[in-house]
Amino acid sequence: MTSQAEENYLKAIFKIAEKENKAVQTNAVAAAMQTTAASVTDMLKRLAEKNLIAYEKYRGVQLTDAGCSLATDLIRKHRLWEVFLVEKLGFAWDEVHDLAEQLEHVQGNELVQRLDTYLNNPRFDPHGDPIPDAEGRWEFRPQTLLANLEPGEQGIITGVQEHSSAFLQYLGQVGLTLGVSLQLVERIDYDQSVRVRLHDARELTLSEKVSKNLFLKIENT
Amino acid sequence: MTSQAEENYLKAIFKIAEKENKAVQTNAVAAAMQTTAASVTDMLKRLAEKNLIAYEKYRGVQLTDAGCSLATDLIRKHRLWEVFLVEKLGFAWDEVHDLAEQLEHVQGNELVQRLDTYLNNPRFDPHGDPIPDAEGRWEFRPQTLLANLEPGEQGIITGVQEHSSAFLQYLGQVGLTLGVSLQLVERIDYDQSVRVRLHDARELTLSEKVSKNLFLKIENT
DNA sequence: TAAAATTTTTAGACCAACCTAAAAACAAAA
DNA sequence: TTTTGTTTTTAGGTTGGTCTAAAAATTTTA
Repeated sequence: MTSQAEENYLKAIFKIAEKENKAVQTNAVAAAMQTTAASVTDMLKRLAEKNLIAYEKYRGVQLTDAGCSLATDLIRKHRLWEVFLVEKLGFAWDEVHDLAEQLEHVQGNELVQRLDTYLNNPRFDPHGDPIPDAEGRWEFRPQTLLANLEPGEQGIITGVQEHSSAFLQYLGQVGLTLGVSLQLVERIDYDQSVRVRLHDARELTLSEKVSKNLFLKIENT
Repeated sequence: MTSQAEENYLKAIFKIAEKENKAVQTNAVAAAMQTTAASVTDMLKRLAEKNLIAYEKYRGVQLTDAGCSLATDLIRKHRLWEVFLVEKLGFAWDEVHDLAEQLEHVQGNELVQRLDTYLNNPRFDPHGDPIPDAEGRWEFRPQTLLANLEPGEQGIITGVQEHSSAFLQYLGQVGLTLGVSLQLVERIDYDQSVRVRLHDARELTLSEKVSKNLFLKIENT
């Protein structure tokens, strides 16, 4: 059995490992968990004891197969609950993270399976992030940051890099949600901001920061 | 903030107080929580510290208004989740208790409110138990134990006294679920078992134990 | 390669939630 | 009213998860 605290650590380690391609450092985990390095070391010992991570003093940490599959399952649950909260209960995409963070710890395979079926086996969550299937397999999509589009290129929004409530709310306010199609009109040299044209011909100016946090699937025109 | 352990104690105290009409004893709580009297005393001190219970040494315990409303809210959440699990995810009524026990601890008023709306503000859970509204108000229904019916009297099943999985499964197997209408044919003097006739004219013999755990709303014929 | 800076671990403490064993309070019976 | 029995509390200990402060290992810089 794994506690909620243990589960949260596993998920944090998984997410860091996903980005940086090396053993995960104690401090990185501490930052992610908003706690101290000492607490992390403590927990790492417990997780190693349970064979959920491979841990060598001062050498960082890696998930074992068991730990990885546990983390994957947590992410699966988190994202399925997010779909539920948005699709069924009508929450906005910036309101569901904390609730899903709690719901993902509810134990019961049958529950996840039934929830998945109930939601029609969604493959992506409300932020465009992929939902692993029951066997832990991920579906990948080719997607590009808006920042990397060439003028004239067109795409539809498939996801966000940053998940902050502030960013998501901003996007919602200017009408940018998953599935919206847009074309890059031009990039301003001075500050790397971009002008984009929406489907309804409306034009928007987006900062470099925004353009570096918005994923699109490029469409051939 | 209240921990899950604290919440479980509050709920246990509430449920005992509901039955026995006096201050709740330490041992009763210990039995309900499947723990020792010493652990209960420990927890009672903490709950008293937080003004969730009125506690006097050796004199038993009572919920304060704050504690009572917290317990009521927990029961509300528990039962709403049970409705969700049965109505939306297709679980059987004997499978949902443990899952609801976990789900009830998820924090978030907005969530409960939306769940309630999504389920069409149900007033009873899958076992026929009432669901308090957002203000903690209970709806009561007149209902009688099958054991107290007179021969010839007829009623529809509105609830169960016992919630054990064994009992619920048995009822399901013989076709007795909420809303089923039945008539008491006769009561056997020897062992107080009862013969009942269902709507489809099928007859069933039920033990005294069953008849003392099944609630009906009496119908005028 | 030695000194400085950073990262990580240990040491020692705390709190919540549990436990067992023993003591204290209360209730019932002789 | 004293004894007996039950209930409850206290005392002291354990575990998980956290903390601060200090020590140790590693990495970077000079």
